[in-house]
Amino acid sequence: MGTTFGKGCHLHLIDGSAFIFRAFHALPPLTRKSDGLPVGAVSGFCNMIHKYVEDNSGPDAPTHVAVVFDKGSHTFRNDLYDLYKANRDEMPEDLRPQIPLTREATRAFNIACLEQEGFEADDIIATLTRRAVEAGGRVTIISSDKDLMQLVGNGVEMLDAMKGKRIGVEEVEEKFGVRPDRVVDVQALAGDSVDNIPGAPGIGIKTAALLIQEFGDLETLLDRADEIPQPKRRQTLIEHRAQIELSKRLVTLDQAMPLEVTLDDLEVRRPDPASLLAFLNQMEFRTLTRRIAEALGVDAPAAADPAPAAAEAPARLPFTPETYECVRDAAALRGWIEAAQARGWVAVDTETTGLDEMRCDLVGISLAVEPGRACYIPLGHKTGGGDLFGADALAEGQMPLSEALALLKPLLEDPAVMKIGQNMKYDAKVLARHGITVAPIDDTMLMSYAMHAGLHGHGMDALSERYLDHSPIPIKSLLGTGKAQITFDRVPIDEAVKYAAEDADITLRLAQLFKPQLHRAKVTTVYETLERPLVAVLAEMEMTGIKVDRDTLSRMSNAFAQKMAGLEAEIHELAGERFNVGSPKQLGEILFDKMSLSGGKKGKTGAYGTGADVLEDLAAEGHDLPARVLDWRQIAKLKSTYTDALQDHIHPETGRVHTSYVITGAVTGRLASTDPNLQNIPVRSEDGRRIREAFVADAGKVLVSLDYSQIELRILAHVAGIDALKQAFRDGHDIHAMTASEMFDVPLDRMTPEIRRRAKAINFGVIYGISGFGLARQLRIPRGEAQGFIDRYFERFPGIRAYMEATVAFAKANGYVQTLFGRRIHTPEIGAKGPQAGFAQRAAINAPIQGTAADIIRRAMIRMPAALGGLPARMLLQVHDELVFEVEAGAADDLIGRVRAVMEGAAMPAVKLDVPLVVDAGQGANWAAAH
DNA sequence: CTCGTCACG
DNA sequence: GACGTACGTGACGAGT
Repeated sequence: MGTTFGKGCHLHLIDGSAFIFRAFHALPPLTRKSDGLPVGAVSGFCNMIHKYVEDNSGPDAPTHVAVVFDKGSHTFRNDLYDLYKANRDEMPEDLRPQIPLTREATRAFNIACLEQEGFEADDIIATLTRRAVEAGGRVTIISSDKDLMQLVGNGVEMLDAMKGKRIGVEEVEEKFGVRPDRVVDVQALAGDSVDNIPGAPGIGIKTAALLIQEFGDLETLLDRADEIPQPKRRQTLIEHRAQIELSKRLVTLDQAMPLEVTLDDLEVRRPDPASLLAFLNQMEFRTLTRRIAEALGVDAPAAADPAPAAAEAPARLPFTPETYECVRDAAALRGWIEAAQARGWVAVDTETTGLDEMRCDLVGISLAVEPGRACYIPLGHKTGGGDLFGADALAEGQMPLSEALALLKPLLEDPAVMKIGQNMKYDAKVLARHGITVAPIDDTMLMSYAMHAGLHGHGMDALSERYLDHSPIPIKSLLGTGKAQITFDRVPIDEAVKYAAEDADITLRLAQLFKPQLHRAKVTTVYETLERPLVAVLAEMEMTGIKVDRDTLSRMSNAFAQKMAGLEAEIHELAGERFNVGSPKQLGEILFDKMSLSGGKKGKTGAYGTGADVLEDLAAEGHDLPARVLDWRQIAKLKSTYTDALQDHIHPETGRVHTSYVITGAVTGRLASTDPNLQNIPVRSEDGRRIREAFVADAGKVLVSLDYSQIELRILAHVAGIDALKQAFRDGHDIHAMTASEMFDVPLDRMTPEIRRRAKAINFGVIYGISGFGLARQLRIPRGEAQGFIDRYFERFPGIRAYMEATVAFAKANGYVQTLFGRRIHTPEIGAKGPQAGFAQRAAINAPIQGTAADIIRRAMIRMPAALGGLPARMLLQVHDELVFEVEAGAADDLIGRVRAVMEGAAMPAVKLDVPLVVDAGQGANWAAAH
């Protein structure tokens, strides 16, 4: 370990995706015996990797190796050309669940496993190839893909593993008729029907090669196209110049993409027999397990139990806290790191002094490599006493923090070792502050969310009790509660070991239980594409934060305080006595007992209702006091929740506010924002909206806000199949006016705002699972009239009622509903009797619509880092259908173009909507101006 | 710690 | 025939 890549080194880059597809198509469908999981491609993949290892252990063995995969189907090329690879079929259903298993297989062989969202495997290969050549090494690319041939030469060659044929400069020239460095020119002209590269119509490889030979390169050819003798050819090149140039950009591989991994990380490592055989055994590959055991010179393990028993086995192993190890020096830590590296996975948990990742300090790290085998590394525990200033000394027997992190960094960043956590976003952020980028990751909280949304929460204690039948040590037993509560750095180390190591142990056991269940629950794709990749994206946004101007907030607070004092005096005057205006109880007594106003209704707790709707009715009757209270309440809300509280959230060092998004916060797939909640900053009232002026861009930058227009109604039109709505969206019509026109037989040119307002309320009501009562209250009309509107709506759009009924029936039959992307939301209350029944049905109707919208913006966010590559821009906030960015002023328009393309295309290619998605954009010095 | 209230999509 | 209802969140102050 530890040699630097350079002269004499030989890097092998394996085109992993090509291996998978070849294995999938060449082999008959094969399923795992115990549970029917399709594993044919995994089996073929393992065979090919094994054969590769056998064939390459001789004198010319590589010193460095990596298997490179495609990730996702959207890359920067789709932003250049939306039809790029558009004629590709969706991945076969049987292959999909095998994709993550091939990653695991690669790690089981102890080979680095690389992939990156937004880039193709070919770009990663190109980038590493260039780096290796620049460092003076040789490269062999194990692939026969012609798109990689542009890289050949200069110590780089390709190897067709199936045919055992080497592809050097000569072979490339034979195929393309030009030297490798001009291959992209030929490809740009000839195009490619497989990848849907347009090229120049009527020109194939032969003609293209002739032209490039004659003119030297593509740019010269295009500049001097008028010299081409053949009139047809000449005309084609001149006419299609832009298309040809685009084609060249599409076929040219990115040799300088951002890539965290370094060549040194790819050094060849011997596989750990135990973990490799464990993986093969878990896949139930009998022959291969035996063959590889022989090759490694060890005994094959006993054949695996049927999967369900195997999956439950780790849960049954008892917890033995006394066997957890306390790691106090580098030698011991190295042992744990090697154990993790040999297995290809490790569960990780960090202990800190608080819950705010941006402010707390790291106190220790725990690791688990097997059920029951875990350790805790104390790093920041303090001695009890404390000096006069409360600054305690570090407790004895701890490694220096910097030394431990220096040892752990390569493991935590090793692409071949899976880091397993419970809510990894937290640990990733803590470690990021120490310069460590944790990857790749698995997250038990997100696995549970993908499988169990709507059934129960996803906190570790709940999961442990429910799935491992084990109650973890409560944190309160260590920290105490209330005023006497201490921070984790004050916990004695021997107590901390039991608690912290147990957390890592539980996390590992949960992962081993959940991972194989994802497929059976049919949510592997949801977990892999909508949950897990979001962790890094959100961590980055949260750490970036948004700048908030304290002076603006402070001035507003003062103004609000004055206004409130004035209103309070008026209210006391009107009431004839002093009372706490902020107390609903006291207010209710004043209004309905003392003043005997009408409409006093007591709720289930026996208190009068004094909500805004009640006070508005009273105010409309001409009563001044409730009107003043409404004004007071609005200001009190703005002051306490926003202008006051937000100031406390400004980070002392960054001057910015760092919210925290909860990925599992809403059952539908929406995010939740906490500490502070930046998803409910006022916008509807004029006074409230001014609070957004305090959210500002840094000097020289602007804030850009982009939001989906009517995304939920568009999804409704699609899922319910309402032709009239779909057509209206395609034509860009005013959807509420069009609904009003259909319902009330009013031609569009005679539409009034009032009729449109009613139709708008109905459209929203439909999304929520409409009821006559709800609509009546919203529109303040009699219930019978509201019911009449709803009946008419369903007459005009019978598909909507059919959709609603079908959704409820599906929920009753299956116990869940799902989004267009396969996210499942469980509906355990759907069969309930009584008033809960209505709740559950409306929630079931709403969930697929709200959830599909949530999935779409998640997909957009996950693609954003790649789409933004190179731009001086950062994504700051998500507000359900809106994304907020901060960008150098000069690049705002470029940013809007790119982000809009990603957002509008975010459903593709997994789902092709019948309606267009439309994104509105704004920019300005602050959030109010950008919205 | 629960409730009522109100901010957002 | 009566129930009581629009869907999804988080934070605050009051009052237990």
